[in-house]
Formats: sequence, C-alpha cells, structure tokens
Amino acid sequence: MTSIDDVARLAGVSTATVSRALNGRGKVSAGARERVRQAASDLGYVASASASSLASGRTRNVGVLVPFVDGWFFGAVLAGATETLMQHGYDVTLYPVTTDAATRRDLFRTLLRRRRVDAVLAISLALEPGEVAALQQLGLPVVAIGGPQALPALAVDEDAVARLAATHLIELGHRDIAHIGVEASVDIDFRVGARRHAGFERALADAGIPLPPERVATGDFTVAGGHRAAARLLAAGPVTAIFAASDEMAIGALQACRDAGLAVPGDVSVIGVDGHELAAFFDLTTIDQFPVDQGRTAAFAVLHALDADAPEPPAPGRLPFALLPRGSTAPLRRVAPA
Amino acid sequence: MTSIDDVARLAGVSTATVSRALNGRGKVSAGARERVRQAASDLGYVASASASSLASGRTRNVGVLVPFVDGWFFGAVLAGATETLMQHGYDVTLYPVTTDAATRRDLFRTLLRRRRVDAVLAISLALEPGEVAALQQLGLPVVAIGGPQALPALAVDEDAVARLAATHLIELGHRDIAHIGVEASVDIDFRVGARRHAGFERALADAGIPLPPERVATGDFTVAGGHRAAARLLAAGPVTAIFAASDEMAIGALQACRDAGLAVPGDVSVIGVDGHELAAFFDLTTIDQFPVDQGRTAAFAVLHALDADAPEPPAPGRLPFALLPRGSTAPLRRVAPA
DNA sequence: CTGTTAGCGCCTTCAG
DNA sequence: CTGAAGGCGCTAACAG
Repeated sequence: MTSIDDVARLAGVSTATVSRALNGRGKVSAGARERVRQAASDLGYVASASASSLASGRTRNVGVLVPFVDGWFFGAVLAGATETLMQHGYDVTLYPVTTDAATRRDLFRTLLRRRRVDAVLAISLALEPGEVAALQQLGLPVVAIGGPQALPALAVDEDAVARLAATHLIELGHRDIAHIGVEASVDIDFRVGARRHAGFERALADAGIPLPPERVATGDFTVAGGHRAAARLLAAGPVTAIFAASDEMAIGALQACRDAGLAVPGDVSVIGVDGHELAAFFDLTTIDQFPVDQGRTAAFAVLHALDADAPEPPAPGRLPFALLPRGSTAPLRRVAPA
Repeated sequence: MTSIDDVARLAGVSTATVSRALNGRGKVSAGARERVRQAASDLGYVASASASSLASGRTRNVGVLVPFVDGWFFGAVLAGATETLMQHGYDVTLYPVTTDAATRRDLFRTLLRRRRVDAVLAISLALEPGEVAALQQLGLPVVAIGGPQALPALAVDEDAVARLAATHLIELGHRDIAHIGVEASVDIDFRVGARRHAGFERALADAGIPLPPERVATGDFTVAGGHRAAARLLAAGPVTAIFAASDEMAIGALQACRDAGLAVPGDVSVIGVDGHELAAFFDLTTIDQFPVDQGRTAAFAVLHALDADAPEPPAPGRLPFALLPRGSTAPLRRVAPA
C-alpha cells in the first residue's frame, strides 16, 4: 500500500507538506502543491480513512438513521440526503432503527459511539427520550427531519398541510367529507397521522363542517389499507370527498370508490399527501412534500453544522409543501339544489 | 473521551488484555474478562472505530453500491443486505453509483480506496470494464448481485424466469401473446430487460408461437411506461395475454386494458415479474424474485468471504424465483371453437 | 494467561 | 512557507 511517505519522497517534500497540499489546509507554495499532486496521482495514492480520522478527529462520514430502508418516502429522502452529502465529500453510513429493543439499544449504546461519524441525520424517527439523550451525548451535530423530537428538526407543518387539503375540498363545495387516517400502531415516526387528522378536523370545524367518527377510518399507510378504510367509509354513509393521510392510501381509496361503483371525481373526490410518483399516474390530487428535497435540505443543515460555510438551513418546521391539483378532485356535483 | 487506558486502569490489567477481552481474541481468564467488561460498562467505553481499524486493518464496514437508493427493488435488496450485515456486526456505507462520469470516477478512484470498507457489495449494477478492474484491484472481497459482470455474481436465471412466464400463459391456452420489454436507454443494470425478452421469445418459439415486432413494446420500468406500452400493443391488434418485464409495468398494463374496455383476466391475461408489494393489491400474477432475500443472500456471501465461517452462499446465477398465480391470468376464453 | 513494546498512517503543533 | 516530531487509540506480536 502506498503511503504518505512514498508521496513525500517522490515529491521531495515532507509528509507534513503532502498532508497540507492534499487537504488544502495551511499554506503550501504552488510549486510544492503541484509536485505533490503529481506524485500522489502517479502513485495512485489515497489517504487511509482510518489513519486520517484517528489523527484529525474528523471522519468525513455522516450516519443516517432511518426507520426503514425500503419504503418509498424514506428512499426518496435518503436519496436526496446521500446525493448532497457525497457531493460535499462525505460518505453516508446507514443505520436502520428497527423496532427490536435489543438492536436499538445496541445502536445507541455502541454503534453510534464508535466515533465513526461526524454527524447524525435522523429521518422521520420516533425516538424515545433516552435515545434522544444518547444522541445528544455523542457531542455531534444531530439533525432530525420530520420529527418534533427534542432535536433541531426540519419538518413540514402538518397542520398546515391538512388545512390545505381541507380548504381545497371545501372550496370545491364539498361538505360530506371523510378522512382516512393512520392506525395508531403504525403511526410511530412522530405521529404524522395524528397530526394530519387533527389539523384536518380543525380546519373543517372552522368552516362549520363536522367530522364525526363514522367519517373517519384508519389504514396502515399502504394501498391495501387505504382500500379497506375507504370501503368502510363508503359503507357507512354517503360521502362526496375523502382526504387520505398518504398517497398510497389515497390510491387504495380510488380503487375502492370504483369498486363501489362510484366515479372519481364525479361522485367522490379524493386527495392524498406525499407527492408519491404513482400519484401522477393515477391522476391523484395530492399535497407534495418534496421528499427528495427534504433529504437535500437536511443534508445542508448537517453540512452547515459541520463546516459553518454551507448555506443556512431553513427554520425548523418550515419545509415547503404544495397542492398539486389533479383529476381526482372536482367541484361538488349539485344533485338537487335546495 | 474515555479510552482503553482508562478501562485498563480501572480493571487493573493492561490495555492488551482489555483489547483481548473485549474483542474475544486470544485467551483471557474469566475473571479478567469479567472485570474488564465491568469496567468498560461502568465507564461507557466503546472502542474508536478508526483507531481499531488502523491497528487491525479491519473496518467492520461494508460498502454497498447501488444505482438508485430510491426505487422499490433496490430498497428491498438494500434492506435485506443491511439487516443481515448489521446483525453480524458490520456497518453499511452506501455508495450510489450515478450516471455522472466524474462522480463515478471519483467513486472508483478515490472513495472506495480510502480503506473505509472491508468488502464491497454491488447491487444490480452495470459496471464498465475499468470499473470492474478498479474494484478487483481493491484487494477486497466483492460480491455482485443481479449482474453477470466479471465478478462473482448472484443472479436469478432471467431466461428461466421468462420461460416460466411463457409456460404459464401457454398452459392457460394463450397463443396471441404480447410482451412489454424495457427501453434500451433504461435497460442498464446488466440488461435484465433484454434477457427477459430473449428468454420469453425463445420459450414461445419452442411452443411454435411467434412474437412478432408488433407484439412487442417497451417501457421504462414505470407504471406509466407500462400503460403506454400496453396501449400501443392493444391498438396494434388483438391479444389475449401480456407478459410485462416488471410488475410496475404490468400494473400499468392492467389499467391500460381496463381503459380499453377489456376485462382482466376475462379478455386479457397479464403477468409481471418482481414480486412488488403492489402486485398483491392489484391481484397481479407475477414471478417473485424475493428481493429482500436477495439482499440477505448477498450479505451472507460477503460474510462468508470475510469470515469463512458464515454459511456457504448459493452458486452464482441460481437465486430462487417463483410463480405467484393470482387473478390477472386465467385460461383463454374460447370464443368460437373450431 | 498477561504485560511490554512497537507500530498502524496520518495530521498538527512547534520551530525555523 | 516548510520540516521535525509527537501522538491520535488501538492491536498484535513477543516475551514472560
């Protein structure tokens, strides 16, 4: 293995100068820098990560915590974060935070404490107080995304999201509105489901529209779950609009409406949240959360905390979102004007 | 930061003994081991990854190369691989292999050469010869999955997969069969598309059934792409069965049939490949590839190469797959028996 | 079984 | 601007 000494020898300088030239720290004459670069390139020299980490205390590696590595949403966020981090010279080490207690304990008590990462990015994670404390005690920058845990968290204002969905339906003239929420058992991850439900209900109430229990069903974030929930809602009584707490569930609702012989948007309007790629195909109106950008934004927040020269991240809780009106929502068809 | 010396002092032994006790290498008396464990636990000591890597030459980290980190299939494989690797004490560092030439060069010339990983796992990657060579020159175990590149690769026999699909349709009595393949521009990643197409065509030919050009359309692996391709096929002439080279495209085909007023499976049978989670919801017959298991299997292959005590991985090119018959395929409805 | 002794390969003061 | 020298924290012979 060619080492820094080889490069120093070939370039006719000391190892200190090689280090400085290659890392861009400290002053090095242009000539020396060039000779070093040339020598390094000739020898195919690449500094050992462990050696330089040990000596410098910096790893150039960021730990990313995710609840699932599959799953569309996390994949998208992870993609954005990884892309940005790598462009800035950081590697990304993945830490799936399972629900298994022993594994989690091991993660927070050992894995993350090996000084293998310079910072931690926690994506949509519901962390217990002890875990949050463990993270903080690492003494590293920690950025959370999509969670109001006791950490600097970037998140979309779920209340505003739900309100936007409600407003959209109300403005279209709907009054008989139902909601597909998230089963409590699945609504971990800082409880987006509960937040969206609450915001939606409040927005409807503000407009004088009730959201009685029979107009609320829950699913497990999947298409199949959304289908079941919608079927239940439709059976419970007439409804002209449905707001599902995720696009996948909304897609299930779309099918459920059709299975029930109801036209979308003729008889029932359906709106989701997320900006899932399939939403476009199914012509589903949704509120896009721009998950890939969320990942990028979070990555910049990490870089900022690390380098202080990266752009300032947005204020906590203010990630953008936008209504994408499509063909699954339409004005209420007045059956018989009073 | 509490270091190994602190532990040694508290336990009343040398640092060497601490290292041995904690790593399980070498002989250590039960008493000493216990005192060390206790001291380490009292002090909350965790060995520094870089220090131990530098000293031992092992990083306990494996690099995973993926074309996309989002994308259902890669997410699934990645999930399986990560789970297994972490259970065996390895961290996983993610390296997205973009299509950008400069980024790729940097990855193979620098990132992977920092001695940050003990092994490399390449998932469904189309690597150029130079890149394969670069990987091999790392002097590390490299395991590839889903690619017949010049590397020990685990892969499903795509020919057999396509043949299975063909047989299924033929046995149901279909003769007017069409295929949705993969656009060449998207069919990177060791060209599954081309392989499936070729195998399918061959299997049909063996049964005396032609697959003329007008019975073949291509998509980009997406639902929307499958929809467009199927629409084209249906417009080109009557067809009673369609084999799509991915479940997502098959789902698009399902919709296209319905949009064209054709019942599935009444008028047209549709079969996909992958084992996508949505396939179940849409009652799509498919050939499952068990992607999560692929990830696990690949991880075991890596562990085997690393430790030699992990279970023997399966022979290259023999990953399992299975037909999952569902409601989207049915016997040909004889319109007018001859 | 256990301690001593060298490094692993690089970065970073500290002089010059 | 550059070199010398120490040390980052741990592991791995090598003697005992």
